[in-house]
Amino acid sequence: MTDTQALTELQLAILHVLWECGEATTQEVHSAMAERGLALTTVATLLSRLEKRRVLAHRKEGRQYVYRPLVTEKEVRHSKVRELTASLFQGDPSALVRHLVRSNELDRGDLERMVAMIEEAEEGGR
Amino acid sequence: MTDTQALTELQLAILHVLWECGEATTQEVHSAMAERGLALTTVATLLSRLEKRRVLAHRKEGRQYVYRPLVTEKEVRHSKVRELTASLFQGDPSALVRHLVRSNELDRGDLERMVAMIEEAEEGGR
DNA sequence: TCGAACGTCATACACCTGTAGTAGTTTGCG
DNA sequence: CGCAAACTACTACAGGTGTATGACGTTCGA
Repeated sequence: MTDTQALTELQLAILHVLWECGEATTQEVHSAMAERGLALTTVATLLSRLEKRRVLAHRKEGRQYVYRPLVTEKEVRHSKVRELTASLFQGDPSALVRHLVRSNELDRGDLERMVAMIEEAEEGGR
Repeated sequence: MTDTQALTELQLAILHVLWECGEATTQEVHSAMAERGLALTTVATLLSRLEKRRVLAHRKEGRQYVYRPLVTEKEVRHSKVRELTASLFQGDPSALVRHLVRSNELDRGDLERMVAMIEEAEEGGR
């Protein structure tokens, strides 16, 4: 089971690097996450664990490993959003939107763009 | 640190029972989650761990414990949504909405209700 | 009043995560 | 050719989760 939704924040941070770069060596991932202050070996451990879980794969280039993601950001977004919707919004995505709209975290511009998106979806949705 | 967002699916399931009932005994929680087939003692363990983390509290009623939640569903929703937004949508809640709108998980009625909500928010938001 | 039933607590254990040190391998440079 | 540097693999450990057993205390019925 790939169980995409069981990815932690840290694991996602690694995936983000890979999604951005397409692929990256351990060192590259490490320095891309420099702000976290993890040891290089820690990053290496995390990468190999993710590979074991089939979230990543690597090829060897010279003496180093080049990792690439096996899951897309879109897939992870879907399963994470679905998980959240299921666990806290009775499985109703529109309840999540309602939460957002009422949370005061969206400014006027956001709201207007959303209306535009929705209208577009209504058209496009045929 | 209460760290509300670190609640797992199972822990949330327990909280749901408590949110619905207001408060509940170990047995009540257990039978409300009967579909999971957990042993009663397992539920008891989970409850006491959550209490240790200050997510729940209990009082004694006769020989049994009556648990009640110390966090509201609203609080948990907020922190979980915020966490998701931060980790997969660059911290931009409207990107999450965009995802939802484009995910084909909302039907026409949902979309229309959303527009209504948004317009209301625009007014109410002053 | 005494034991059975009920209920909680302590304990246990396997597995995952976050974190990292160390050992072992490869390789390029002098 | 040999060594230091660069890398990865192995190992470790504490803390959390999921799961459950067994010990211990309480209480109700006979």
